[in-house]
Amino acid sequence: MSMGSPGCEHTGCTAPLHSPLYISQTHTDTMAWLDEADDIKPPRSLLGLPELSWPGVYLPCYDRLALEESPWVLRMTEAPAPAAPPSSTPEPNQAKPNQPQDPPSGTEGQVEERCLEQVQTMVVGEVLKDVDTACKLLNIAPDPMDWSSMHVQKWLLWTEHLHKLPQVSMMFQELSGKDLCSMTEADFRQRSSQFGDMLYAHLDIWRSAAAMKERCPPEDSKSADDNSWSDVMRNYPSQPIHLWQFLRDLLLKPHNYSRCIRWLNKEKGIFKIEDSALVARLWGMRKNRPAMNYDKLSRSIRQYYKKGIIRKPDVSRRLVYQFVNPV
DNA sequence: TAGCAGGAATTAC
DNA sequence: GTAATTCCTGCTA
Repeated sequence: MSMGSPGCEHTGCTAPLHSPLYISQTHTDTMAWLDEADDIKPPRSLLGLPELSWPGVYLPCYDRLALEESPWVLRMTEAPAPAAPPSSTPEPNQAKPNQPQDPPSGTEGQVEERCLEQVQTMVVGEVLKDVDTACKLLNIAPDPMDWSSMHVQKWLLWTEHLHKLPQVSMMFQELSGKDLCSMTEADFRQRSSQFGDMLYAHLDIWRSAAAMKERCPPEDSKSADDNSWSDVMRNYPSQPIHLWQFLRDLLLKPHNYSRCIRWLNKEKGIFKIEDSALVARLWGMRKNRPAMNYDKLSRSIRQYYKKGIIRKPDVSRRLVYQFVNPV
């Protein structure tokens, strides 16, 4: 990753590559994500774009955040550049939709701008939701300034896991959230020359999200996948959490956690643990049980058999369980 | 070998 | 008291 990159040559935006929110033209992985993300994806037709050529919208979901060598970057927290220069003789009601080679008319430009704004809003919402989920799962405050050194370690371990980083948390021991926030990017790079900038960027995301939450609290943070059975999850981070709730929370965030746990049949509540070690480690992090493993976690799941919360499906398969009362 | 099932004791809240 | 953890034996794919 080249941290000294000037930013977007197309838009002239000079935002650094690690800006919390940015658009990438080439992020094919995100394209796949967008194809899957039916719950937040605006219709491509609404954006006036052909199928599969939506300008790459980078959503910083925590297992998708990857920094690129030379992405087309646009800082989303800043006003996007106009899609096209305004027409010298604007005729908003006389658009010619059958001439695709023409530059967009004023109306089309406004529509595109509105669409971009919608995408921005959507992206920011996703960031807030992802941060919120991580807070729940880690039992930490959303604002890094409030973190103790243990919270910092949790966050670092979490980030290591989600981005498959080597152990970087060792480099940041004994640091509180305030310490972390007072560090410059250079300080981060000094502690981890290879991943310091990436961690700094992640911290920046969290700080931005905390600031955004402070500015516009939180009635719109109700996500589309919220529902009655997740109400009990809303009182984080101070509330204890049951294992079944934790699993369900992971399942309700397939964009982030599908590589470790996913629904096989959501209607029937059947799910599969794809990465037992990772799920166990996440659970251990959440409960401050560093010795947690899948053997112990699965024993806890089996305790649910008697309680009628989780059971094995009728056709029993390894690592597959079923909520007795699905959504 | 990893996962599954369940007993029993212990721990944390 | 409850939920979860820890440790265990034995079984299965």
